[in-house]
Amino acid sequence: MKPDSVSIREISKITGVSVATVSRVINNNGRFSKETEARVKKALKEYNYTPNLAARGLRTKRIATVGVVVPDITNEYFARITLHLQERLFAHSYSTIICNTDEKADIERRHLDMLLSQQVSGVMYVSGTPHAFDRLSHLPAVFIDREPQTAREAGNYSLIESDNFLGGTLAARELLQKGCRRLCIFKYRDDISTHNAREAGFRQAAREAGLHDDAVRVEIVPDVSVRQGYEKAKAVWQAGGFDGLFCTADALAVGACNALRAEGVEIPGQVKLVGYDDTAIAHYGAVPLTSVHQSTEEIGRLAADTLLQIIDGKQPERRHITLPVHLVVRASTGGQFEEA
Amino acid sequence: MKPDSVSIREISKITGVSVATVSRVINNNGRFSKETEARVKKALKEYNYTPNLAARGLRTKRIATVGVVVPDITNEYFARITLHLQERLFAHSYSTIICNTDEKADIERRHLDMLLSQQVSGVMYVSGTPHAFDRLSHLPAVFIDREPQTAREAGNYSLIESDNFLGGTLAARELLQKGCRRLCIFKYRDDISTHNAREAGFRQAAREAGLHDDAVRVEIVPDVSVRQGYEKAKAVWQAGGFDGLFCTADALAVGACNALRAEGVEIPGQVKLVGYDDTAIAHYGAVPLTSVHQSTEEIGRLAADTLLQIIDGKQPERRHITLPVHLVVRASTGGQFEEA
DNA sequence: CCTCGCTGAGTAAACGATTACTCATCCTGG
DNA sequence: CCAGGATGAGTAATCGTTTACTCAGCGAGG
Repeated sequence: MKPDSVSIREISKITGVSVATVSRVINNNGRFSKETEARVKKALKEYNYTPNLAARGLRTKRIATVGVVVPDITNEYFARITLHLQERLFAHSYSTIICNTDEKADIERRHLDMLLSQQVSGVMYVSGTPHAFDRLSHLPAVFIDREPQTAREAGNYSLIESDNFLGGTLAARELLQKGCRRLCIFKYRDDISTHNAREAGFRQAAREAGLHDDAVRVEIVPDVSVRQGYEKAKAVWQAGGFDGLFCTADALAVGACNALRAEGVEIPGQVKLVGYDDTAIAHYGAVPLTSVHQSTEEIGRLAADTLLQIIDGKQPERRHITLPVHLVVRASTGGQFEEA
Repeated sequence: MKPDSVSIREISKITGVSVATVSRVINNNGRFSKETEARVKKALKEYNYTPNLAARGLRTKRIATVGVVVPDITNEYFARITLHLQERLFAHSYSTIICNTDEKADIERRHLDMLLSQQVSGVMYVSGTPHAFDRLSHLPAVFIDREPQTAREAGNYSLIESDNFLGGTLAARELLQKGCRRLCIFKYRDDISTHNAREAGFRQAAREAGLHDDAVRVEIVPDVSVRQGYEKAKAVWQAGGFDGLFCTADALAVGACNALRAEGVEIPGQVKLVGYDDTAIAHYGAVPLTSVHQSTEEIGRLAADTLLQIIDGKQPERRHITLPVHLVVRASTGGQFEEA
C-alpha cells in the first residue's frame, strides 16, 4: 500500500532543496543545476509523486481539461467524434469531461455550470444545441457541425463542419444516375442547419438534372431512430411511393429498408436508397447501404487542434473549416456487394 | 459579457458578512440567521456565483468527480452503460471523466495517473482490463463485468455483473428447443471470464439435454467485429457447418448472418442464430436477431449507487451483484418478426 | 581591485474555499 | 440576578502549487 501520494513539500524535504526549486524542475521552468535536477527527478520517481491538479489549477487558473458537450453518446457518429477528440486532446495531456445532454436545454445548462465550476479551459460542442451558450460566452469553444445563432457576435470560437451541401448533392447524383426519377427525402427536423444543407444540396442537384421541384418529396422526422425510418417509409410508400430515397441519417435508411422489404419492395430493384454518416450499421443491414461518408477522425483531430490553438491564445488559422465528404456506394443503389 | 465569475470573497464584501458565513450558507453547513441566508443567497444569484471546484477540492481533498474507464466507447453496449452511469452520477452532482483505453495497458496507465492527479473520488471500471489496477488500489472502485484477479485481496471495491452463465444457458435452450443438434459457439477470446461463463452455461444446458460434449464446437475469435463474425462463419461453414450458432457478442452474429446468407444458407431455416447483448444492431440485420438481453440501465444505476456508497464510507449492501438476463426471441431462431 | 551580470536557489505571497476556534449576545431557569 | 447554554458570526490557518522577488556567490572586464 503506497502512501496516498507525496506532495512537492515532501520531495523538497527529501532532497533538501526548496519547494520552489522542485516546482521548477517539475515544470522545467526557471533555472536549476544539472545535479539538482537529477536529484529531484530521482526523488519524484522514487516516491511516485503525482501533482495535485486542484492546487495547480487554483494557482494558475488554468486546468488542462476541456468539456465535450454531446447530444447522445450512444449515437455512433457522435461517439466516434468524441473518441477522436479525446485521443487528440489526451495526446496534448488534456483530459476531457464528456457531457451528454440528450438535447435537453436544462441538462445542458447544468452541465455547463459544472464545467464552469471546474474552470475548464475550453468547451467542445459536438452537434450542440446552442441553448445555454450564454453561460460560457467568454470561454474558448469549438463547434462541430452546428453553429449557434446566438453566438454570432461573440468572440472566441470556431466552427468545424463537413460539407453537407455537397453530401446532399452526391446523394442526389447517385440516385439520378442510377435512373431514379421520383425522389424522396427523409430529413431530421426542419430547424437544423446540417440537415437542411443536405436537403438543399440534394434539391439543387435534382434541379440541375432537369427535375421539377415537386419531383422531390420531403418528409420531416422528429428523431433519427430506426423505428422512425420504418414507420415513415411504410406510410409514404402506401401513400404513393418513390423510386429513390435519401435519408439524412443512416438509422432512418436502415429502418426504411426493413419496412420496404416487408412490403415486398425490392432494393435496389424498385427503390434505391442512400443514407448519411456511413456508420457501422450501413454495412450490417439486409442490404448494404450506400451512404455519405464524413471522416470523424479528421473532424475530431481538427476540432481538437483548433480548440487548443484558441486556448493558447493563438488565433486559429481558420475560424470556419468545411471538410469534404464522399459517397460510398454499396448494394442499396446497385453497387458491388461489399462484405462485412 | 459577465464578469469571469465572482468569488466567495466578493460576495462577502457585497453582503457585508464574512467569507466564513458565505461559505456556510453555500454549503448549508453551520449556523446563520434567516436574514443573512436570504441576503447571501440573493447576492449569489445576482452575481452568478460559481464555486471554484479546484479551491474546494484542494481544501477538502474530496472532489465530486469519478473516472470511468472503458475499453471502447463506440461499442454500443459500453456506451449505454457509460451513459447510464453518467446520468446517475450527475443526478448526485458528480461529474465523470470518461477514459477510453482501447484495451491498451499503457494508455490505461496514463489515464489512471491522470485520474489520480485529478484526485477523483472513485473509479468505475467498465469491462476493464485489470492491467494498471495497482495504481489506485486504495481508491473506491466498482468493476462492471470483469473482476481483476490481482485485486482480490485489495480493499474497497465491488463487482457488478450480469448472469453470463444463465445467458449461455438460455441461448442453448432456445437452440435446442428449436431442434438444433449440431451446435457451434463463436467466443471472444479465451481469457475473459464474462465470455467463458457464457460458454460454460451453454455447454451445461447442452449436456443436460443429452448432447455429447463434442456436439458443441467452440471457435475463438480475437475481436468482436462484424468482419470477424463474417469470416469465421464462412470458414466454419465450409469446414463442416452446424445448425445452431451462438455468438457471445451481437456483432459476431450479424457478421455470421451475412456470411451464411451469402453462402445461400437460410436463416432460420437451415441455421438458427443467437447473439448476446441485444444491442441495436440485433434489430437491424438482414434477419432480426435473437439475443440475450442485459439491462445496461440497471447495471449503470446499480454500479453508480454502489460506488457512491463506497465513497461515502458506507459498506455497500452487497460486494458482488449478479443481475439476471433474459432472452429476446426474434426471427433468427424462428421467432415472430419484430419490426424496427 | 571594483563592479556588473549571470547563475542557482530560497522566501513568501498568492489562488478560493472550508472549518476549527473563538467570542459577543441573548435567553432562560433556578 | 446570575450561570450557562444556544445562537450567529468573525478570525485565521490550511490545502499544494506557482512565481515574483530577493540574494549570495562567482567570474570577467575595466
